[in-house]
Amino acid sequence: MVRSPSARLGRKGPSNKVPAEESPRASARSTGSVTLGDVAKLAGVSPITVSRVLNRPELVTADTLEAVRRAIVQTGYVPNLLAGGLASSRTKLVAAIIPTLGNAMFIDTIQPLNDCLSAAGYQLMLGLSGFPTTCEEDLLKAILSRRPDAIVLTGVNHSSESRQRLQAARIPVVETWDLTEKPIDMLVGFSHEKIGEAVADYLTGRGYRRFALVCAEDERARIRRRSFLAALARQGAACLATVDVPTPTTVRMGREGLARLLSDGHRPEAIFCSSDVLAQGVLAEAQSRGLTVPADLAVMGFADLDFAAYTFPSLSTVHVDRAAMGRRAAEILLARLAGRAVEEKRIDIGFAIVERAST
Amino acid sequence: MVRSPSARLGRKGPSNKVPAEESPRASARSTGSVTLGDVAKLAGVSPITVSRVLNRPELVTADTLEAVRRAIVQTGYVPNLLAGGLASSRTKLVAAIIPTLGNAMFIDTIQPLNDCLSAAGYQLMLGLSGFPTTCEEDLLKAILSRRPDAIVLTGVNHSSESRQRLQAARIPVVETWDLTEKPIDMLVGFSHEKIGEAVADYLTGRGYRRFALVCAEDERARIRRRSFLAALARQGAACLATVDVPTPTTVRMGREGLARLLSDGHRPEAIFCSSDVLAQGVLAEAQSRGLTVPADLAVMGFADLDFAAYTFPSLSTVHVDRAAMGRRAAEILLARLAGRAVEEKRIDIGFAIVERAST
DNA sequence: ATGAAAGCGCTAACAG
DNA sequence: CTGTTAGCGCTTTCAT
Repeated sequence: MVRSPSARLGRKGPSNKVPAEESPRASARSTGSVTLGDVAKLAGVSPITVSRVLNRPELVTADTLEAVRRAIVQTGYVPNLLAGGLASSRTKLVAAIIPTLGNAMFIDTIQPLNDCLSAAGYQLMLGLSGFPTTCEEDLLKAILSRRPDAIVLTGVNHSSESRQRLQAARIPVVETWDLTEKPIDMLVGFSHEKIGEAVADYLTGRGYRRFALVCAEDERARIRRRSFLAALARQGAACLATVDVPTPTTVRMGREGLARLLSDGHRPEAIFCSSDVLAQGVLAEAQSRGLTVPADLAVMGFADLDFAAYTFPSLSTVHVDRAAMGRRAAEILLARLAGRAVEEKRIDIGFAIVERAST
Repeated sequence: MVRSPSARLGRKGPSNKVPAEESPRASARSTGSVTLGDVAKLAGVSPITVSRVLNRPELVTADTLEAVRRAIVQTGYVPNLLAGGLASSRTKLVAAIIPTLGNAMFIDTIQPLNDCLSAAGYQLMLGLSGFPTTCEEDLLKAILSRRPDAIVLTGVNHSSESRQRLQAARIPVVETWDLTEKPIDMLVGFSHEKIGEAVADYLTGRGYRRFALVCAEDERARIRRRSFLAALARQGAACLATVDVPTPTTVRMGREGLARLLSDGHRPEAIFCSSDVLAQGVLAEAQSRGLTVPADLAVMGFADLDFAAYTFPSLSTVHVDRAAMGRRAAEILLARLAGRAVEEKRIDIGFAIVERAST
């Protein structure tokens, strides 16, 4: 191969846009797309130098850098991260598993997670566990087969098989949206148990005595309910009834929930809903029936979703800083991936009861 | 390598759970995880046979199948799709680009898309284009570097550079959420222009003459607005004012939008909002001011989001079957990927104006 | 600062 | 039906 300065620096040839069709086709299996080697040839350097330009430019002379970059643009080269990942065992991929996209709660965590990761050069790959077609087990297998550099999970209850797979993968793991004594690795969450208790204390403290629940069939919602009921019992207050609704929850389910409670003859003073979405439905139904909130009926939601605060101002709710959860998860993950020591790898982001009923 | 029947079929050895640490470490670069080769050794077959068991089991004897599967379980083998994809040029990955996760509209399309694809053995990789950190250009590069087998786009306006990259990738492309005369490849969408027109006709037909808009700074929302205004002009009706709001839109912005219109002294009879989220805010604000909808003020939304129908029953909206869009996109994509001929590769899913104001 | 050689883990293509 | 051979495109390691 000629290495005259002109070729090396790629200074001329207004028309050598694409590497000339190499004589007898290099390989019968080639995919047709531009490779490192093609760029290298055009720039008059070896493939490894092109690799360095892309990954460790500080190790390369300014001249070479320039020439290679020009060749990259000329050829329209797009690196093949499959090959790169295979060779280096680093994919720049982080996977996150959430139950569904249908619930704004999880998305509020995923957005900042994605933001932080992509700012650091990582790509987020989402897996949805709430589908009948793919059980969590298979989903994890599918994800691990792409060899992500790290993985973010929703919740802390995983099958022992899943835990084994995760351990075997030897990558950083962050569990979110809950707390546990025995995390797989890192953890950013809050206590659902304490929330149930706090809500019970809050409502009984305001004088309410007759309660009802509208609760999603969700693991964590169930924890909140259990501790809520336990605390109520301690206070001598009564839970008249519970309406269970499937996930993902909708506003409609909330409406129907209140309708059912009332038609069943219950007259609760306050209703604790397992999410703001359900609470929204309860409020809509209350309004359509001419009930005043919170005078006739107090409503407590969960999550503090943005839309809820601006639709019915009479909704009190449990605020959880979901965005912070995503950010902090990204932080500790990135620290670990960068080889930095992670000071605090078990984070409780807490919660707060937000009073809006007085508005 | 010994190939006694017992070894070959892997029938014994209760304790040979993990391939015995091979004498001098096979390679200094091994990543430590179980490979096809490890499974092959345990099962007493060649690596390619294990590959067949995984990908074309119909080509393998029942006995061999059995033995290999046992070995796979024993070793906890997880295939490396980086290697597989590199070797076969098929990654079983489909990428989709949407503006944001913050808008339920797009998610309603993505959910069924993901569902269909994963049922067919493909994994969906999401890219968010609405971020300041990654412009659409870079996002596309990042995505293509993972060599997806196909790609789904939101919208039909892409930079010429993007179009070139997509063309160069030589993979199936589906554009969604809009129509165009010159799609890159396949297309599933609906006409925003016709929607604006239809809404204008609908509202003027009901006798409204004084209008206002609350419109997101979104390309497609702008198209709807333009044709809406044009149609109004033809009818001799007046648009008093437009409130522009940034994306992603929130209920709050809708509230503030109506507040602004009123405080500016406008008294529209009907407001056309660029999404149900904004409409929700307008309705909430109207209610808090004691305005009756639609008697005092008619409100038209867009998208027909599920929560909107059950919160304020007085919202009329433009229904778009977003789920069908996702499903059909998956259909034509999968057909193409399976090598089947795609009969209808340009699909208009239409829309419908939903009257709910009378409830 | 740059290059040559070797191989990451898998599958295509061809034998047998 | 199963195995052998030869890469896929990149990065690591070690020379120079």
